Amino acid sequence: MYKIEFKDFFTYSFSLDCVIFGFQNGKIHVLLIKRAMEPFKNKWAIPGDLVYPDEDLAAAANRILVELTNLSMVDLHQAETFGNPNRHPQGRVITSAYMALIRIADFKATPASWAEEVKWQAIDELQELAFDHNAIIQSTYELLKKKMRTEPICFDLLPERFTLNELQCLYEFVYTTTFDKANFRKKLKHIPLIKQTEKQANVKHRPAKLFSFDSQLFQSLITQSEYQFKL
Amino acid sequence: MYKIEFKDFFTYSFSLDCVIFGFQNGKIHVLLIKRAMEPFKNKWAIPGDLVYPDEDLAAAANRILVELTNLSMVDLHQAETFGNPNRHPQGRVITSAYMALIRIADFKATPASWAEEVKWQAIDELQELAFDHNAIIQSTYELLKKKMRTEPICFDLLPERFTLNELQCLYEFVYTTTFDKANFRKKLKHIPLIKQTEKQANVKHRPAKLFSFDSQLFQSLITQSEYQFKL
DNA sequence: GCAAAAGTGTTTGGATTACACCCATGC
DNA sequence: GCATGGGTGTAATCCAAACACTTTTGC
Repeated sequence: MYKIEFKDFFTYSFSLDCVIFGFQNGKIHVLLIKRAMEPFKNKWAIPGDLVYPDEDLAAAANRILVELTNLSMVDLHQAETFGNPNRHPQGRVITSAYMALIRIADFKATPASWAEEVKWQAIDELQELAFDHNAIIQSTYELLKKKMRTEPICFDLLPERFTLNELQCLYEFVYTTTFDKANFRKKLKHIPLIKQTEKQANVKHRPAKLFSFDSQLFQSLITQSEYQFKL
Repeated sequence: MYKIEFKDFFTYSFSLDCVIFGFQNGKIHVLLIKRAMEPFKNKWAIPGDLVYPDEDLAAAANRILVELTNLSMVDLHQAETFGNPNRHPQGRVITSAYMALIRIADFKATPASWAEEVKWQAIDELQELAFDHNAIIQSTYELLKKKMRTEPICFDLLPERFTLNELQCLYEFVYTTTFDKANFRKKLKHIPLIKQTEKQANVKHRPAKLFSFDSQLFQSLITQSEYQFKL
């Protein structure tokens, strides 16, 4: 019935690749590691590795990220799966991308295992990476852009307390456009933000008020009404 | 470095499962097959099978669908990937869902290979299926619902020529709500539709005008302006 | 004429846009 | 005072919801 024997279907491998986004200096960045191992030794890549045969995908994504970069407690979500038969030089390896958005300043990524170095690279300044990792990042970034319109994931990228201008700059970078300040703030009227008492410090202009996202209120809004986040 | 030998990572298998949606009798339906093969022999399932080790994913999804149901030339798109270690009783099989939307009347699904029967089942009347196929359908249906808001995929489900009421009924079923007829049609003002000269026939009330989707105009709209489909 | 569904117009209130203006801080 | 960004108000316009109304067909 099959063109090959049933047992010969069990000759794949399966990996996960973690696309970790952060926001700094006005740009979305991606976490990269330098491979200390063949194939693509000394090339930059996104952190990823093979999944153990008895391991669940979500758990494996977390393990792999910890092992290579010491980033733990990161909220990973599945993105696209890549299965070109030639994408891995050592055999048939299908890979699923997992994505996370983190506050760069709140985490300390350090190289471990076969990761020799770790760095944050601006999404618009990526060099050529190992495997098909450029395509993986591209596809996952498209997903990020889509999600940012309808889900409050922007707050995972900004510091816990942020200014409204920082929020606007993030959206302007992602959508490569500019917004009218007054109108952008009117849209924020519908979004549950907590105004902090403190203000920005050490700026040579009027200090901005700081805000934080009210995720509790957000949760009750979406469960109790047909509230829809939109920006 | 690894807890197992490198070669022991090549003990997985990988499958694809096709979630084919259609629309009839006012309801979204899913194409199911009856398995003539262990495991889950005689159980209903979505069409799916193992991917050959040298086969590309998109091509494999099409091949599998043809082999089991004789449906060819179907436009399949990747959805979620499922990798619970215990989801398949015969080994570690990771699977990616592929989804398609078709006009039921334009295709003739017939069982082949180890598919014993084929049927269209209403999405809200699904029985218990083989493997984790209920979860796969659920997740893929959520994706369909999301996509229908911003992409003109509804026209893949409706007949080539449809009435505006049929379109409205489709959206009302998917969003489990009702719309005001006049207001729904105002929203359609922005969507490139071609008014046909013929009308509905054999109805015992005023016959409705028939429309078709102008995909050419749609293509030029999205490339030339920043047009966004929305319904 | 009547039932049934097709098809359209009007009003109203809320959101979006463009744009102008004032405010607080460092130097 | 002035440069720099923070922060807000207004008017015009567009859009969406609610609702009422007219039209065309079969019987």
